[in-house]
Amino acid sequence: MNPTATKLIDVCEQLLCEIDSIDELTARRLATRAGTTPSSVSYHFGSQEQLVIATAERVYKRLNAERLSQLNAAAQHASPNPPALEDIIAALIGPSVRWSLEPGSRYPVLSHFTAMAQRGGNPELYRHVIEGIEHHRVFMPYFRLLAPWLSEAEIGWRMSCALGIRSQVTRSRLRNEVLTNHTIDFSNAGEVIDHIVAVVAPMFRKPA
Amino acid sequence: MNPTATKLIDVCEQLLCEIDSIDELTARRLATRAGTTPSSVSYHFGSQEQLVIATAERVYKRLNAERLSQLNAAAQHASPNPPALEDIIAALIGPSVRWSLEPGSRYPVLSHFTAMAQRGGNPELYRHVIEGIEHHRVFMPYFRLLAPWLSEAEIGWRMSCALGIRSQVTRSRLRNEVLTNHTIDFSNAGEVIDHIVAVVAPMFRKPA
DNA sequence: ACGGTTCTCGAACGCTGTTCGAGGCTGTGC
DNA sequence: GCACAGCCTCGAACAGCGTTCGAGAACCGT
Repeated sequence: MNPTATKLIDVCEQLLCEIDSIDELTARRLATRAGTTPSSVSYHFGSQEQLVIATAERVYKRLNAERLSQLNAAAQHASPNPPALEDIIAALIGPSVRWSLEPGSRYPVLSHFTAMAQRGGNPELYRHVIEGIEHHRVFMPYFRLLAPWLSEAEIGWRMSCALGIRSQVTRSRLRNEVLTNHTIDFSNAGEVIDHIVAVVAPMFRKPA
Repeated sequence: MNPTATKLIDVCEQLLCEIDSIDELTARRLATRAGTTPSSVSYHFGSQEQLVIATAERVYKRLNAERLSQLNAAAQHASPNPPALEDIIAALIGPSVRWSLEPGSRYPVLSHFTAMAQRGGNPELYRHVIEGIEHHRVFMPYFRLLAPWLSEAEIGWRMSCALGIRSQVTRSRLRNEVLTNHTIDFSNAGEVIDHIVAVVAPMFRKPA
């Protein structure tokens, strides 16, 4: 990969973590900090938007690696028994929650990215990222093992719901605090994860 | 209210429903269609962003009115018994889901609005809308009645989760379809609502 | 050493939201 | 009846944006 292109991704990642609004990310700022010119953004990535996508993709890979590692750790720890349902859920949603709260993490990249994807524009650009990176099929067999009474689609739907709750936490902290009367400390990742697990686990339990 | 300002809100609502990306909403387009000039947007609302907020607020009021009416209908229907848990959940999340799928509805306004709020910028602008309009305290007593073993905060947290799942459906339809192997028809509001109710209800059930 | 590819740069384009001052209305007090 | 505020509208102007384009530099295989 061209060194300028790499440098642009580096700077983009770094800049996305510093800014509050995606509007503060401008081609000229990116270029200046990367020691090049705005036109090189369009040249190497086609558009500024695609540069952000490339940047997010790199971060997603790291996040998914952590998810996977937690899942494997849970599996190995319980072996030869199947891992606990709670641990699988925590592996699925935990890293996002933790990253979103850790000050030094690269999570802001993803939060700006999803905000951008939400803006509309051309969904095709994001399609492969969402389908490729956000698909969490690795988790499926574990859930199937623990909830054999649920079909694959039903499990996928519940995973989707779990991720929706996760997004709600990382996105709308203010509303969460209001609705819970400030009794949950949303800056405490462990506490938040526990609360999510507490509501997601019942979705997988056998109905009476 | 100034007729020009009203007209701008009308046009803004209408335009937000037609466009795919929020970027297509420009002060000049708004002004032209409203028969005025871009500067009047800043004059009457302070900024284009605040015009969108005012517009969203108006739509939110209608949405919440529908929620309330469904809640009351459920309560009246079951009277003197307490309404069914499923009906309360459906009243909470149903109108959003239904609006998001109905072609003629004003839901795109809200989806663009939340996308904008997500962008960062100045959260203070959105605070009062989110706290004021999105708080759903009306639902609280009903849930308390049906799940007295849960504290008020625990119920608020579960409502928050339900709304998160709702957002997931209205926002990331693509990912939902992939994760559920296209077995759920996400264009069928009734079906989607049923699926949401199926996962949310267990959150309120008494633990074994 | 040459020819072609890859890359970099700066100027330019058309667009954006917002600001500002000049002017037009309207209503009130004298 | 007139003058003065107040509110409103408009057009020009401004700084900034992402992207395009052509000229040239740098590199590399032949």
